[in-house]
Amino acid sequence: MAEFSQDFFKNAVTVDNVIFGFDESDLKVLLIKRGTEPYTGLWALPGDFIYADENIENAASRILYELTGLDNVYLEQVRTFGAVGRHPLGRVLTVAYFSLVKINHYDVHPSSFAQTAQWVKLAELRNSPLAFDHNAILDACFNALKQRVRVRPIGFELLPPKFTLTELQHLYEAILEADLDKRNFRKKILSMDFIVDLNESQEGVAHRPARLYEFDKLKYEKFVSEGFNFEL
Amino acid sequence: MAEFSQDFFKNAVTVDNVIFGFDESDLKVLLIKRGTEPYTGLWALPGDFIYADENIENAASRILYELTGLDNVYLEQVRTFGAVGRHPLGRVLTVAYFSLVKINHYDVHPSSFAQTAQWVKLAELRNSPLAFDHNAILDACFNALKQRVRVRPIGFELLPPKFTLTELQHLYEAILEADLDKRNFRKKILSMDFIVDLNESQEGVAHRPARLYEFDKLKYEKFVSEGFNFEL
DNA sequence: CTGACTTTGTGCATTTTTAACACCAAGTTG
DNA sequence: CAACTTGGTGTTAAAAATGCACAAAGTCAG
Repeated sequence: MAEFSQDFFKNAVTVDNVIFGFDESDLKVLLIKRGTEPYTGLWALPGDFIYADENIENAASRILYELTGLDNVYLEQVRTFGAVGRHPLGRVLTVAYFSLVKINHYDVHPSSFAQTAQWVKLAELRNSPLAFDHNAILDACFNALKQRVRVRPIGFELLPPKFTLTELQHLYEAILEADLDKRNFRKKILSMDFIVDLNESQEGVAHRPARLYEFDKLKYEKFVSEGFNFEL
Repeated sequence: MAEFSQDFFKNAVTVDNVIFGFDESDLKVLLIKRGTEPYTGLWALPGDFIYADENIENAASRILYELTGLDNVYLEQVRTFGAVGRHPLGRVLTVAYFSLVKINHYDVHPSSFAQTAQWVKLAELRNSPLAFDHNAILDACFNALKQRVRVRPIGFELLPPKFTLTELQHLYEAILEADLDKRNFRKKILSMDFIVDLNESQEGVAHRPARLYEFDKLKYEKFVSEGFNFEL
């Protein structure tokens, strides 16, 4: 093994954040158009260098906050990418995070890194190349989300405070990439006993309005921290 | 966001490797007694700096190889720890891996980093402090293993080529920290159809000898790559 | 104001999976 | 050969998952 030496203190570390949102039955990701070299003009995941006095998770929420103004957001580390040639300007490792936001609440603040930011449907990204190894990072994060959602009820982070069961079902269908049976889905969700019927209805829809629900915050947080089986 | 700058290229990155083995119904971890500052004399996870021209996973297998002489070992990245103060000599982030080895096959090669290496029972580590934040890393890796084992049949990496069903059960009990029903366990394992009855028996035991089994390598690898539900 | 349209909301029967449980068999030892 | 230790086996009851079809609530257009 190598001796401890100053020679090792030559790496840059960034955080890249896959910010998921859900809108009209589609999962979307917030991307930026790069405004600096390298890969200028290409779509990329929002990210930044980690500052010398900054914890990793902190960097991740800072990126999110600077871009969207959102705070207190669900955030999870996925893994670190560090292939030797992945950044043309030196050895740059990146720690990948994903976050889940309510898509209506964002408000994009462009910066030196980001000329433009835009929500892009996940489905549309399958075959379009992103900057760096961001396609691989996106894949890893989407898979992590898919796994997570089976065991923690975090999907809810993507929905507005009041939602219909059909919206919830569409969300799960988008994440799991599978069709779910309406009756079985409702039975299961309601039996889990952390969503509350508000006795309100949708308005302004051209059909029978659906009932609105919200989460029981306490029970929800218990399940988030303890975990439970959420197979659908 | 910050401008790109050479100031960011000042981090060291290490890999720490939680090497799991299984022996006599106990899960064990291969630890080293540190031979250099900081934390000289304390037990620690084997780890090293990542070289400038080296991929992360490569560093992880190099560490394993240098310590044990083992090659081609199951290795999985867990996550990266980088709290600002975690290393007294500067900003050092560490990427945590775990690996699964057959405990008989190792042969420890001490080095400048490791005066001594030793297999320690996981149970004994609950309350003994390791160097750096290695207790937290160990916890994260053990949890990752616990999760993984429910969805991939990787537990087998820890067993010798020929094994009894009781050994296999004890292994799963150690990883899941739960007691399993003997009959249900056997039914389930055998129905999965990737272990083969060798029609041989244990020898030299002072009781009814157990049958020996091995893996069907092809089916096993299919399940490792595709994943499947391995709930026990 | 009524008929057509769209989406909501609900129950039951069947199959599958899981969980609980106890005793005889095989070999070793003194 | 009796005592000891661990190995090996099947059934049943309960719970969970699956599959499936139709009436109800509201909007809209003529």
